[in-house]
Amino acid sequence: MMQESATETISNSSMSQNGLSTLCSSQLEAGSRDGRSSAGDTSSEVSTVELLHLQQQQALQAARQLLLQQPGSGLKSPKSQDKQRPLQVKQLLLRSRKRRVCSDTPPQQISPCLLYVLPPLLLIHCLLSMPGPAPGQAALPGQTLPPQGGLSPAELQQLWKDVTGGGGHAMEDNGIKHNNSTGAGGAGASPPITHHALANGQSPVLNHRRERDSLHEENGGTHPLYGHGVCKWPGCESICEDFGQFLKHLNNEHALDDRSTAQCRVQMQVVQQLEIQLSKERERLQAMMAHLHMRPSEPKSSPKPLNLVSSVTMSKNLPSASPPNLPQTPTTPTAPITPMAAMPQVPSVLGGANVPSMGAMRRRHVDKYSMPLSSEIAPNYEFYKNADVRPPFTYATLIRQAIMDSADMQLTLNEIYSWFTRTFAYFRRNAATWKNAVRHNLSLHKCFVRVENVKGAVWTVDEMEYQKRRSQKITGSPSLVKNLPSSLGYGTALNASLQAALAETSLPLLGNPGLMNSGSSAHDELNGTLDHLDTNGHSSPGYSPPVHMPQIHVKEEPQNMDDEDCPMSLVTTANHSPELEEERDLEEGNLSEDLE
DNA sequence: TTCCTGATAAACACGT
DNA sequence: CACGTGTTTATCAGGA
Repeated sequence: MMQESATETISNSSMSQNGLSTLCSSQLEAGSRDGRSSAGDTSSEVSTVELLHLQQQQALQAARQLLLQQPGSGLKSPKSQDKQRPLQVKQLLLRSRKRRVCSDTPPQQISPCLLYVLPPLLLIHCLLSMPGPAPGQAALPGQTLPPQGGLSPAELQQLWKDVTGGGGHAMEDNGIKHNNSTGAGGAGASPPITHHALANGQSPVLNHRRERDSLHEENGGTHPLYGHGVCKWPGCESICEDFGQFLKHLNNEHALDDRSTAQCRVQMQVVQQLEIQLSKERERLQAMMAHLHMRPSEPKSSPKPLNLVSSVTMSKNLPSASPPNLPQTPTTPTAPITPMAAMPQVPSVLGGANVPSMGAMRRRHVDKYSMPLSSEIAPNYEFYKNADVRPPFTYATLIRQAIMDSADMQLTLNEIYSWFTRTFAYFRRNAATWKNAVRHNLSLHKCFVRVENVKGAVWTVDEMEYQKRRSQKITGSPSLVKNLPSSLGYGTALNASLQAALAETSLPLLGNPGLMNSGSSAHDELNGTLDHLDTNGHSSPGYSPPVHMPQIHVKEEPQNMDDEDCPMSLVTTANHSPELEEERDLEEGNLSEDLE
């Protein structure tokens, strides 16, 4: 369900505006005022509120009656395309995990009145738009009506959001009022994400409904909660051989009761958070893009390659090294940060059972987004530490992080193991598997250099190599990389790469609150995605250490070592232009080949 | 469809 | 011999 909702939200994001929004907006405002002056409302306001409240009550009652009359309409969530589900869901899930949904936005100043005022409208709207099980019957859109009548399911949430235009507020209100789970608070800026219902708009609603109905009939039974012969009600998964059976099951097992209501609430929260997250990320992306595009023309207010510097600076997860000028700003400046607490919820809500098995899938995403580690881990440290959830990072990234986290930027294999188990609950099992993977990665990637130490061998990170690798990955198109060198002024180059990175990484990391909050590990984060940029061009004042500057005896890849002789300090980093990287690459390649 | 990348599994070598 | 470490190869899956 959640996925579906999210999917729809996205797909319909383009269409939102509708008359209701205006109406609700005004109401919302009224409500807000009311809320602020809770006790001392003007009589007029009060009366309005009361009236609305009354209307709501009536609407709710009517809706409930309808619902009860039609058991089969237990949870009619908007139709959704199951097909798209997997992919989008994965992405959404991943993102939701990544950036904790910003719940920083306070539960809002929306007055409680609004909660009562809007729901009715939504309900009515929903009723109209819902493709009820039976054309003539009014099915409740999103879900069963909560006993209290105030709670609305994800669907309603969406509608609410859309209608109010401030999505988050309404959502939160609901959550607060009925749920307590204020997990996602970032409602603040909810973009034009709209819900299917909204998309329908007023008149379209009816049409839509008809379409749905007809479609429904044609398909002989389709339901958002039914697919592949299985009931998709969260946590259910009962097998229903046919649609009829499913309907029966739905009516029997997921009727309007406390349990279903509670489940709806949970789902609602999930959807809410995902939507909020999506909204924020979208806004952030726009802001970033706008910012980056302008940068070239902008006076060199901050000549430094934005994030680069900061990221570099932060490296070494020095707690004190809070990003001075995290230019990433564009990425996260205003973005509210979601409380960690919310994070764990997502996985659990989504179904912890799935989490562990998400390995392969997540893997992809992780890579894709190049999630920066530190920033990601830091904020969710406890989560990863205790939850048996596979971290969304590649082994290489994790290994690097482990090494970077060490005092002297070097760890023995065993220490790396320890870091893994210490940091991630997930790695406390299947040791054989992941340890093998760790060793495999250490050997496979050039970025990991084995250094002979007094007491044995330790592994260090060849940051340049790592960045190179990353840049290649992020940049995606070699062309971009090639172009970079041409323009040594990293200004543009960086912009280009940044944009590419952004495009590819889809800013998950950028938006990562970790950067903002946890100055400590943010470094990696940056390193993660933008890191390559950091090292690449740019000055990274403060960049500590080059990870790999073995003062020790390097057994492997001496050539690299030589190159790296100079720590990745400013000099190194400065020189470490893409161009150099390329050269280095070539050299390395040749050398390697030669050696081999 | 092809290519790339990452995860996983497994075999093997070497040192303790 | 057992175990840990390190290297290498093969296979699979997901994404571009």
